Amino acid sequence: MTPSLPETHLEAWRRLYVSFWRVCNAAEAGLQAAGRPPLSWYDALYALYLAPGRRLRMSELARGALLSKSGLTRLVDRLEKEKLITRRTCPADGRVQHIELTPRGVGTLREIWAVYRGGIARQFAAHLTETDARDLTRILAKVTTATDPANEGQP
Amino acid sequence: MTPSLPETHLEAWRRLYVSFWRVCNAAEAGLQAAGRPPLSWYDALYALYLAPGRRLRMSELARGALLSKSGLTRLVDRLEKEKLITRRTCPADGRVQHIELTPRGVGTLREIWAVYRGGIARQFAAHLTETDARDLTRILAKVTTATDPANEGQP
DNA sequence: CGATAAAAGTTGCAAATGCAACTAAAATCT
DNA sequence: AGATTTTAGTTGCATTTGCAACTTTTATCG
Repeated sequence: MTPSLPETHLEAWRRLYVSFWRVCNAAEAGLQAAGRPPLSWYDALYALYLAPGRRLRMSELARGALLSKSGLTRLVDRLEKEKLITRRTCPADGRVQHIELTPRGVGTLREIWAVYRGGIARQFAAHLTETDARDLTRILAKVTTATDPANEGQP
Repeated sequence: MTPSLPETHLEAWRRLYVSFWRVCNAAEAGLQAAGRPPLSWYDALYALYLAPGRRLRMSELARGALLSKSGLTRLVDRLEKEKLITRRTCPADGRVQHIELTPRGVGTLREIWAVYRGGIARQFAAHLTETDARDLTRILAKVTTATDPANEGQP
């Protein structure tokens, strides 16, 4: 079947699409200008930062990530080379890798955030009221919840 | 100065960020599974489709694009190789290239859209009411308008 | 228990992307 | 008109990314 897609919804998607790219491009440009790593590093480091023990397995990291499995392996390679994370084989299951954020990684996370934050503030937040922001969150939460891979199959 | 970024606004950005990736990943996967070209082709072809005479210069195409100058050159190379567009030097200004959508390009655009549309409908639109969609559009229009490169300098 | 299947990551290879340097054409400035 | 600057795109090179095939370790089945 062809799912229905009313014009109102399509227009909303277009706006979201463009908003996303404008903010991200500005943020990436800012990071580059400041000599900081790209957003992909932020996403991974931040996911680790939020995790209990600041540690996740590759597969858990991949959940929230925007990369393929192999892409994540390579990203973690780079983070490890910079000593922002450590990578240890799980003693209980030899297939699993434990990725843990280092103090240095936390520092880099903060450095990236200092720049990224500015991009979000200027390109995005500056144009929205408190009510706008709350409405956006409420509406988009429906999308993120419904499409959360954690809720497989039965919603 | 450090621009302010209230938690409400930050949360809205996070939701937008995740929503975007969920829908795009699903759409790209769908396109790949259907043996169709990626979204980047759609964006370029659609921009041409909307243009008067279905024709734009590289620089105009780059405006709405999510690519660097060089990235766009390469994308257009591929589209040209597939005969989805034609590329002609402007007779009036030898620096300028006119990129024009071919009928074949329109066909491919429709093929991509048939799949992309399904992704948007299922991953995004299905979870939103009419009111949600209208609110999203209204709110995000503030962002897209304010950050439109066409409105340089003075907003 | 031994064979088979499944899961977790990694690697080879090809495609895509960005930055910086470059070419070519037009506009500007004496 | 000739030299300089600006504009529009393209190309070289290095980085990033994804898919598919592979390795290793654990789980499952007869």
